[in-house]
Amino acid sequence: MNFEQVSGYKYRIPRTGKMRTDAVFYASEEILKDLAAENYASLRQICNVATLTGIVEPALTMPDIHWGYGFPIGGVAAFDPDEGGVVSPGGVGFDINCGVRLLTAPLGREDIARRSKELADALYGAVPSGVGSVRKDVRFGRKDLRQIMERGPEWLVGRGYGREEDLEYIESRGRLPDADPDHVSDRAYERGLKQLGTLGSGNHFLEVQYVDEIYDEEAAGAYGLSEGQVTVLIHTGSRGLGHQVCQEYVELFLEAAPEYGIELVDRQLAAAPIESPEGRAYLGAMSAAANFAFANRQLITHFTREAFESAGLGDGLRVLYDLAHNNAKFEEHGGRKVLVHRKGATRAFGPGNPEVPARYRSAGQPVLVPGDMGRYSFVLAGTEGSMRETFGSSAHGAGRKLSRKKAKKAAKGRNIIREMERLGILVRAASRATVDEEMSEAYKDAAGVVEATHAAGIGRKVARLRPLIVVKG
DNA sequence: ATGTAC
Repeated sequence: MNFEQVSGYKYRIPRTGKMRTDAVFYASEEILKDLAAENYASLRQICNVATLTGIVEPALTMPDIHWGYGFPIGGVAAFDPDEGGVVSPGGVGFDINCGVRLLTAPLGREDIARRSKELADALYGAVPSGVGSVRKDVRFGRKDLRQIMERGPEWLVGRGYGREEDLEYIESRGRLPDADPDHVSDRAYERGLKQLGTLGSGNHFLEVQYVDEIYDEEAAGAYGLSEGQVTVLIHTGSRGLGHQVCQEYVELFLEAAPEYGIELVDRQLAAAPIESPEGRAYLGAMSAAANFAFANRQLITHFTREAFESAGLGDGLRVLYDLAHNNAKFEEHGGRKVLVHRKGATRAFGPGNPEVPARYRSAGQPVLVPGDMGRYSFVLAGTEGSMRETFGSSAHGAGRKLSRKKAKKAAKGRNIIREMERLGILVRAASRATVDEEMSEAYKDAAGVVEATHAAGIGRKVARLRPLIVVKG
């Protein structure tokens, strides 16, 4: 792998072979070692992405880069629709609009301590979790689902599931304008109907946390965060609906790509021109699934508020921000409209951007970086650097260190839930196996990703959050 | 991530 160091944490892979642009990646010394240890498999993936038609210089990866389906996780790639630019389901990921929503409570850590078991049980009861989990207390019909896919959380708020002010603090108000439910299959509809308001499995979670350190008082003040304060972090996506959409369009695009003269150096990069019937259909379905995911986090927020109330903790939960980390969106960068794919990468718009809520505008957009369930998560802010260098993007999480299989082996004979409890963290989970796979030591330290992001100037550290209660699939 | 193999 041929690359050169541009600055402390920034590297460039010069264009070679079929690449149409250079690739740029961000890494610390430690991340560089991890990349070498996997024989640069994920860097080769970003070089593959750079071969796709209509890509706008450069193809990028964030500091939490790791191997993914076609595109690497942590990948950012922009395409120009006027230059034959493509859209690729592998550049968005199977869990369309997987993302995180952070809530803040007008409570201190000590307020939770007295009722933590009660709250943990209430939350676990309020938010169905695990593979195939469904909601039985609210029923949505096909017409409702259609509205949800078109309008996102706004529709739910209109039905009493949340507050008008919630919407202002969701990326793009939780409504991607290109959504077209007509391009979502019956099968995807079926899978989505019962899954709105559920968590799912794997790395998805709902955590009650507290703010344990503030790095940037001004930004934290703007976001409404103070030391010791209670927060709730919700990490989930579009469940079976988004998965079904992705699967169907990967298959369609494998057929379509050669018809449009798109050469695929890897089948998992299946793509179609943005301006083609297939490309537009995927954008319609993907945006619909994205709106469903925003709505999913909205409904979970509603039931989280109910759980807090039932545990005698009031109804003061406010949405700090809701941020996608698997999607493709039209944005203006460098004076032209491009389709930015972010796969395991977040939008990170800098100070002054009109897309950032007025209350946060001088600080920059909140960037939420979930860590593992035993350590911590981070709040960052978007910067001028991210706007200049990464199409307004930043890192999205810690990244696995051990495979699921290796994690299970490491957890054998141990009781991870009890170990967590000894650390003062209550765990409620649908499956012991998932908790084993998700234990702290299966993940890289999120602090490493955050340090590299901060040092590279594509995000600014604002606060650190520590878990108190974890609800898992 | 995923009705973890329609």
